[in-house]
Amino acid sequence: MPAPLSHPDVAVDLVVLTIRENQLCFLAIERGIEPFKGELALPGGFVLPDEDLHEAAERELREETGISGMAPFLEQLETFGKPSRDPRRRIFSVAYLALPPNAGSPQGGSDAASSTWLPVNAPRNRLAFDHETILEHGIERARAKLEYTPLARSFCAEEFSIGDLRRVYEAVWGVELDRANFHRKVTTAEGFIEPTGGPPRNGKGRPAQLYRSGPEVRELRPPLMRPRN
Amino acid sequence: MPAPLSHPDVAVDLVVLTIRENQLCFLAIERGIEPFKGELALPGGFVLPDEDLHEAAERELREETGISGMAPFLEQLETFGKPSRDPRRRIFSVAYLALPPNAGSPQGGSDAASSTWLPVNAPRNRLAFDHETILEHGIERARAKLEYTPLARSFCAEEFSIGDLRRVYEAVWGVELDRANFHRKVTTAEGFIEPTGGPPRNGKGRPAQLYRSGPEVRELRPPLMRPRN
DNA sequence: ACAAAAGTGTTGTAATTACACCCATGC
DNA sequence: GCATGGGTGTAATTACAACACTTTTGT
Repeated sequence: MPAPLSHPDVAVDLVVLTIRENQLCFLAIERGIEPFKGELALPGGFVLPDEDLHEAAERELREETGISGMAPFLEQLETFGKPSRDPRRRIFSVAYLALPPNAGSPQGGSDAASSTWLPVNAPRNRLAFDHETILEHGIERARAKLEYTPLARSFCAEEFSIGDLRRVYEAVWGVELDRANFHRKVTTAEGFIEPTGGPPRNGKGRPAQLYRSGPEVRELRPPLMRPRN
Repeated sequence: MPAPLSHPDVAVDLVVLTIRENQLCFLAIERGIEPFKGELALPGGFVLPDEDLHEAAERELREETGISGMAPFLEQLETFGKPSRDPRRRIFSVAYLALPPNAGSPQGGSDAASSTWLPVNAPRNRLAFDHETILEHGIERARAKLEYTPLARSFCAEEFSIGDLRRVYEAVWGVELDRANFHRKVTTAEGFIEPTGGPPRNGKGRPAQLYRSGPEVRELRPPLMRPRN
């Protein structure tokens, strides 16, 4: 095992997703410093000497979004290490996917000139570095995990209607789903959601029964597959 | 973005899987140097200054197994970065899953006192560092990918019978599958396998028709789910 | 002939779809 | 009343598991 010839840095970059106005959105920052000053990028930063990767991702998420209390969904995506990916020097980036609960307006972080939610489908300039690739990976991971895990709950508030949950699936997958069949599937999947027992929520149309997350389950069984054709 | 206070190293570690005598096996090395000298570990090594992560994984695989010609299946698993995971200093490990084609006897590498294939289910001492965790992740990834990707082909030789393919599934999942239904499923899944057209292969029992990998497909449709209960 | 493995047919059940229909509210 | 979204019923289709059965070889 030859010793390495130089010492790189390791950063975490975050794909933070949420639903706003029935659209899947990601958190982008406008870079306040060179390189790529003024361009759009994903939030992120260096891993500190005594931090685990997951801790670093949590800290960056807190700094960029102001989220503090509840534990958000946070999962490692993939690590990027092309020598030329950062023009300054060799920096490895460990990408994370984050789904903040009840995501509100993000806060400006220390290095972020500003941060905003952008719909993933809206036209825009390419992101800095290789962040366009990282974002695509994050979106695809979220889409895939909706199928066979209870991930969709993480996009919702603590209490939600089945309609809310359906609109999450529709926004993330970009499809329309049959209301009736969706209702049966999610109420049948064991441990996915459970009724609050509280009063229904009024709005347009018939009031909706409210649900919360069911007991801890990794796998959604049976899975909820997205339409393939 | 504060600058990091110290510079870590980045290594790749490999979960190399193959089937030997109908058993799922992984490649282990006996460490020739401290720390953990004499103990079992996964093959791996540092990423060199001008290497991409994938290139480093390919190089380590070549050095440890002697594989050179064909491109093996090689996919990034996950990155581990707990500050205490290496007693020497801070080392990030990017884990890869590798499935060498026609895996033969591995070659001893430069730092490896010896390397051997060990059945994943046989009792043995714990692996050094956090490699036990990495191995578990690799095995679980392989098991999951058999379901919805054509990964199983990567465990087979260039030409294989449907029985060969079934024994791959059985070894990796640790279950018995119905021969009849398996045959139908894999021949129905579009693009998975195609007949060679050549003569059947003799052995015990009725000669088996031979197949090779079908056209490039990412997804197996319909998927081949493992039994859940 | 027999064992062994490949491969096909059949049948009952479960899952999925598509869509009709009723329910409870706001306006 | 009407629009809107929530929720249930149902029939046709499709997928799936279980297992009986036939085929083709080696011994």
